[in-house]
Amino acid sequence: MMTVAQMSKRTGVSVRTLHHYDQIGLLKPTEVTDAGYRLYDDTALDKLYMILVYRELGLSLNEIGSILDAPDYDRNRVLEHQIKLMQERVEKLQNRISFARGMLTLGVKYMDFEGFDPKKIDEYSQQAKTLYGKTDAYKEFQQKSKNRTAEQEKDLNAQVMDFFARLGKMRPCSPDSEKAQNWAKELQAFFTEHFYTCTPQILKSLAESYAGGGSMTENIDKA
Amino acid sequence: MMTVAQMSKRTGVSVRTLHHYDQIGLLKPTEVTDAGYRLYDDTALDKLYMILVYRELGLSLNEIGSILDAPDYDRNRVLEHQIKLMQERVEKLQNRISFARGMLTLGVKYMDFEGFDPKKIDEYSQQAKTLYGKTDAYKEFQQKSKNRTAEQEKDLNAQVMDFFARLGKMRPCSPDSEKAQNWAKELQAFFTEHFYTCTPQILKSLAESYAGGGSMTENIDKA
DNA sequence: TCTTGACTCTAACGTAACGTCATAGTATAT
DNA sequence: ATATACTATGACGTTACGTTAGAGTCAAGA
Repeated sequence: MMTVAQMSKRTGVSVRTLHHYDQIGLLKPTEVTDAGYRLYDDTALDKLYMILVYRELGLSLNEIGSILDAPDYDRNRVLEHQIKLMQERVEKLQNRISFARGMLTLGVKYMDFEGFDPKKIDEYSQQAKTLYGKTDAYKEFQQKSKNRTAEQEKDLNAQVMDFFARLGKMRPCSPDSEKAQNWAKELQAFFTEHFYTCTPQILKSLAESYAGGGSMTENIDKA
Repeated sequence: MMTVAQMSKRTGVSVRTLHHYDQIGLLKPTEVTDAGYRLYDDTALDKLYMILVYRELGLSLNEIGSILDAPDYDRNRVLEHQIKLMQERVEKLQNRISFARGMLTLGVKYMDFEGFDPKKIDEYSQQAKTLYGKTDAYKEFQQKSKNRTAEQEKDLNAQVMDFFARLGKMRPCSPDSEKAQNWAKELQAFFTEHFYTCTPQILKSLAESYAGGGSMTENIDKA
């Protein structure tokens, strides 16, 4: 027979958690002393391990209770369902990771809504909508993101860095120069291919973030 | 100027959420009528989109508030941090998925703690501990799980099915026959290679789950 | 103008799984 | 007997809203 502290040490769960599991009836102590102390035997310890296993799989305590209470419960079904859920979560997370990388790559200023002309806000809103799955553009973005591996991601990042490097070298050039115009077009094509539909606004923000709102901004914007 | 319902329709968030964001000061309405109605302009709509974007990335409303309040906040750092967090979550989830697949593959009976001899509970507990990351065996399991792709997973499953099929064909054989012994050894080696250290208990449970506690159980257990 | 329906407000409890005190009784070693 | 360590029971805090409940507001038709 073990006390709460001993159970806690063996399993790593807190004493409070044991109290909680007792309260909700998930894991009752084997015995309770006259003083009200909870005592657990090895069977209880074992059950606790089971609880932890299922908890680890993302099941709620309620669900765990159901499983453990009903021996005939279809555990395989539960597991398969849980696997599907976790796979969905993985996909969502991976999409978000790609998205966050996109934000990083595009430069954070692009997110700065204060920088936009009031007249363009609506257009920007359209774009923002794409960010959480309502328009075709986002689906497009998702599709492209999905097919990328970690290595491709690295490559992609390197390419973007390269673009910035080229922009840096172009500084002495005239904004309307052919080089600059080509650069802008190339960049746009690049983003269209790898992220999602590229609007002039993204380009503008991108430029702002790099040039710090310098004189190039307007010209690139025009481009 | 839009009412709460209009904002709700445009963005997909609930009216209650708008109330909430107002309460916690995350997104105050642009204006409030004499009757107390909340009115939002396009700037507010825009800000809401920003909130949703960050929320999508898994940031807490508190963090989002900090980011939006402080224009000089290091957004890149936040994003990078968030990406790391999400990547860790993905890894954890993938480990859990592998683990759940293992549970499925090994057969659920293996999880049935009631089926164990009280004397073996301690040993089983040791094994259970491995399930949530405290012993070397689990690390081993993790390592092996990591290096598997989805296709390899399929293959693995097929192989296990094959094992079961062979077991089915062996039924007429004597339990102590060479064939049966070989089968058991092979199976053990297989699991050791692909899952984690294979204890006789797992084998026993496995056998029980397949043979339904028939006469083969003991012999395979001995093996 | 009155009513009706659609819309809005605030207030407040509920959720999941505990963490974190606060207060008080209990067991053990000295 | 006392100090120290352990335990118990509340009960509020957390996150991001959902969900009633009761009541005031707005626009339109009779």
